[in-house]
Amino acid sequence: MQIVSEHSRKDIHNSDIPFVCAACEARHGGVCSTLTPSQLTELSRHSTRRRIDPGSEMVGQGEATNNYANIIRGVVKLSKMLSDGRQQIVGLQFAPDFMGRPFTRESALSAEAATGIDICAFPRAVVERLVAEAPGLEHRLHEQALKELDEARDWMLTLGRKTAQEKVASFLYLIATHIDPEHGNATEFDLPLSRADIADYLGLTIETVSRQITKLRKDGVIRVENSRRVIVPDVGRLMRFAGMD
Amino acid sequence: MQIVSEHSRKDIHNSDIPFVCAACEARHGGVCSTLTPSQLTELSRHSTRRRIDPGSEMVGQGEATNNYANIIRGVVKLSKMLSDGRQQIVGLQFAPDFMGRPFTRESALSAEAATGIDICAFPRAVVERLVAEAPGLEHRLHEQALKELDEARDWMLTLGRKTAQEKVASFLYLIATHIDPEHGNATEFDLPLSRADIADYLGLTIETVSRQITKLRKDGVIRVENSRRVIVPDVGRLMRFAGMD
DNA sequence: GAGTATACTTGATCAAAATCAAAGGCTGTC
DNA sequence: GACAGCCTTTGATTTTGATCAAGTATACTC
Repeated sequence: MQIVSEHSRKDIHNSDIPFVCAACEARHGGVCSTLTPSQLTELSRHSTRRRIDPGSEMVGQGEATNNYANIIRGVVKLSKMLSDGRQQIVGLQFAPDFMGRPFTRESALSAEAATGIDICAFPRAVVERLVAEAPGLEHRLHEQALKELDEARDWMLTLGRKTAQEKVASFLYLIATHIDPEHGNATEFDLPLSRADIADYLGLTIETVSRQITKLRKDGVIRVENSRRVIVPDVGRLMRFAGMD
Repeated sequence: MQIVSEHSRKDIHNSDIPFVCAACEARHGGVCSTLTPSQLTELSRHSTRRRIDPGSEMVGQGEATNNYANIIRGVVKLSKMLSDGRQQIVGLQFAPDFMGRPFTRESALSAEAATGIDICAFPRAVVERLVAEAPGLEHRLHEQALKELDEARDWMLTLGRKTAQEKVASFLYLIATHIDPEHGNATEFDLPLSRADIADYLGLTIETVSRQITKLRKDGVIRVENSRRVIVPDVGRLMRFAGMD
């Protein structure tokens, strides 16, 4: 079914596209969209598909980064830690985001699979060579960096100035608007993060997160099927609870 | 003295450089450093030097952005506001940083002069034309975006997980390491922000900021000459109070 | 199906920072 | 030099969210 929809696209001849890329969800939204078929072939020759289990660490804070990757499926959390163990999640990446910090050898943060994920990983050297010869690729990476910067700054407002209630509502709103890129805002979804992760993303404790979810449920802003599954009857109302209007 | 030091540089012939650029502090660290003399001439023909008073707004949240700028002198604060007036400063920009969010018409944040500042402003259209013809310029802007992203994520850890004490110490450390790009870490400096601004940067109230500064003074971590001037006898000790080790 | 982790929720108490309130200090003007 | 206006500090009290402590639910193992 993916293949069929590919064939309807006019911009690129499918016969030139590497087989693994043809069915790839990330090829249009992701960084690969700017590459010519021959560049795509070059990249795919060195790329490796990988499935990663929830909770497993992909890169550690301070480790060397030898790979870039496109997220094909799932959610990745980026986090930072203080020496005493306090942790803050500084970003979530959803498919089909690009992962990796260009132009630096060492990661300033740790990346961990929040859910089960599929990635398409590329060696650093190949990406850097393609960047040098394809200016469109650097532009695409630049756009991704700016998007992440905007998101980080939005979240700073949440972290610094919102109440616990508004923080939790903001998180639920973020998930509702990002979890399912196909359809617009999902009104029903599975949370990709545990309560502990949500707490680390919001600068709260698990107890406070739990209490605020309960409160939102009692106020009728959300329904909770089980601890992971959430239903939002009125997204506008959730937004107002998130302090966004 | 600036002119003399220019003459010692070998990479570019000064005779080709526009007069206003030759004495410009921002030309080496700033975005202009990647331009050829002729591109620099082109840019400088459309650039305007401006002096802006402390506290005056340069771009408002949601306003159209028609200019980019290099900060020649001073500190600019970038902030976001909730509809009820709560405010969060999401970034500080020091000379010779580049200002402006490429590839978007409307600003998602407001920029205000924290101190008196001098800028060199360029119309959006000129920068975009140069970006298209000089790939080095986009690379430079990309690097600046990545730097700001790293800084934003560092600050998210501060906002989400540090105590008031650590937040204030982190702020003082940030200023000590950024205010004077010439020398390394300044051990004595004027705060570029009022207590109200510091509070908005740290997600605290002015009273809490004031109390924590008093406490750091009583603990001998800093000396305070007047409300703006701060002396740091031991930067390492300040770092430890900031939770960085 | 009992037993055991693990994740989540709920309750009671505590502490850090916010809020409310007042008093200094510094700058500028007349 | 007195007064006004703003910024900053300090004090008293309250509130929010953290911490401490059970208890419940869910999934996984044997």
